[in-house]
Amino acid sequence: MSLLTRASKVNNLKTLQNPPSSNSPFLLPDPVTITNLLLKSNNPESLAQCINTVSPWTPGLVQAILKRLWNHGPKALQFFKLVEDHPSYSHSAIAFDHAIDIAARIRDYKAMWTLVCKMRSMRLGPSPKTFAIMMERYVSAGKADKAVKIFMSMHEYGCQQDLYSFNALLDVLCKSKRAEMAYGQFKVFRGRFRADVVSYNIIANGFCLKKQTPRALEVMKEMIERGVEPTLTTYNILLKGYFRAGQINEGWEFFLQMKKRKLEIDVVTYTTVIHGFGVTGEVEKSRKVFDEMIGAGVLPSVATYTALIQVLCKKDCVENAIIVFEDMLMKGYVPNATTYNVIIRGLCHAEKIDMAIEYMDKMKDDCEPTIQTFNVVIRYCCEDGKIEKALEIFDKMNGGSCLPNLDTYNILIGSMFVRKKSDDLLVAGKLLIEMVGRGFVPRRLTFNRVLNGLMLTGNQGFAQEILRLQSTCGSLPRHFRL
DNA sequence: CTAGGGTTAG
Repeated sequence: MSLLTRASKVNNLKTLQNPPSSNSPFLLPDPVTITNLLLKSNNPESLAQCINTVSPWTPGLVQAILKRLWNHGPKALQFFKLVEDHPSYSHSAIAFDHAIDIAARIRDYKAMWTLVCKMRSMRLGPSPKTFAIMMERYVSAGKADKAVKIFMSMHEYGCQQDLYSFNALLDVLCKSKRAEMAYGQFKVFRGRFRADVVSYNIIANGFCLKKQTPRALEVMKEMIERGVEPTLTTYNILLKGYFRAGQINEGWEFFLQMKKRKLEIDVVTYTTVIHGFGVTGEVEKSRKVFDEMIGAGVLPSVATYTALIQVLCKKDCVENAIIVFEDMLMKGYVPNATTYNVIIRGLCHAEKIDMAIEYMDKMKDDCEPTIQTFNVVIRYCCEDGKIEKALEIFDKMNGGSCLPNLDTYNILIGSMFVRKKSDDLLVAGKLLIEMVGRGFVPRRLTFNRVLNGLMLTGNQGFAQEILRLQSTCGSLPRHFRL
């Protein structure tokens, strides 16, 4: 029985008879179905067969599948390599960028550079965007120097260094809390790349992220001295910086100054203040500012509502948060995944897990549940002792909108020790094997806990298998995040 | 994927 006919029996796939250029039935190009088939294909032959079953392959389809395989790097790269042999398809620059991102994420830098070379030989890049991706990955792997180095060598790959890519470098450094390093680069190259208001804003935000508001203020002074006029974005960055650093009074004063100077306060400004006050417990002030913005004729956004809802969840009660949620629906807003995640987290926190799961179902009408949705619900199920329920939700992720990530595995494996059941440890071992197969590198602690557990429950054979697995990825960095 | 607001636990 062919892969397709077997699969169509199982999954009730839609098939077409007599397609234009083939005499076998082929799949309608639906990314969800194809991704699920790819996930089930455990050897190169069935994978290739699965790819040949689809027609036509388009750049959009390949991108959608790569996105779905985001948390299964090895499979994504395997797919990327096989689909390029398909006669009627040729990779787009965007697909290359995705694949490069994925290779870097699982720290397969050799594969990453191979892709860069291939991309170049096909004259599809690498583009400044490609470099931004690689710089971000190097920085998040703790290799900031390497990121600077590849920025410096961009031109050797036929990619022009310009203000855009320079700002991208600064941003990547700042977002990883390396504001000082970014500022160093900035001082050296600001003349050469003609640093603009965006460059200054990135640096100011970098200091704000490190809660160094005085430094951010200095950057703002410096830009004025050099004839670069701050924008509303600059002020919003500083405002957020004060709240983030816990300088509530300074934040409020800064907000008053902004109004006094007749800056056109926008929805971002208000949202910053609503959130800033709320998280310190000043719920009434939050609500007041919310009313004030409406009075001032500034329309709240979904983010504004989400901020207020989160504040109520954390500092008031989830019931009041739901009232605001309903109010936002009535006004015609469509909540997005962040809004739902905030409500779902609030419900979980109030130990209303069944209701949280109801909201997760309701969410599907407006947007897809995200990895955060699953992780929150799974985490609280586990904490509540509902481990079967957690595993049931976990199972639904394969074939759903997103695959489990490192956090998901850590949460589940961690909860396999609480019941002191031998079977749970077998599940933990199975999860460990699965996560390694998907390109994640478990911490040494995780390995040790599972190994000890298996030994204690008399599963020496399985423990040996896990030990062999550990040795295959022992040389890799121990901490692998996002 | 050149800048600002809303998701992460103890």
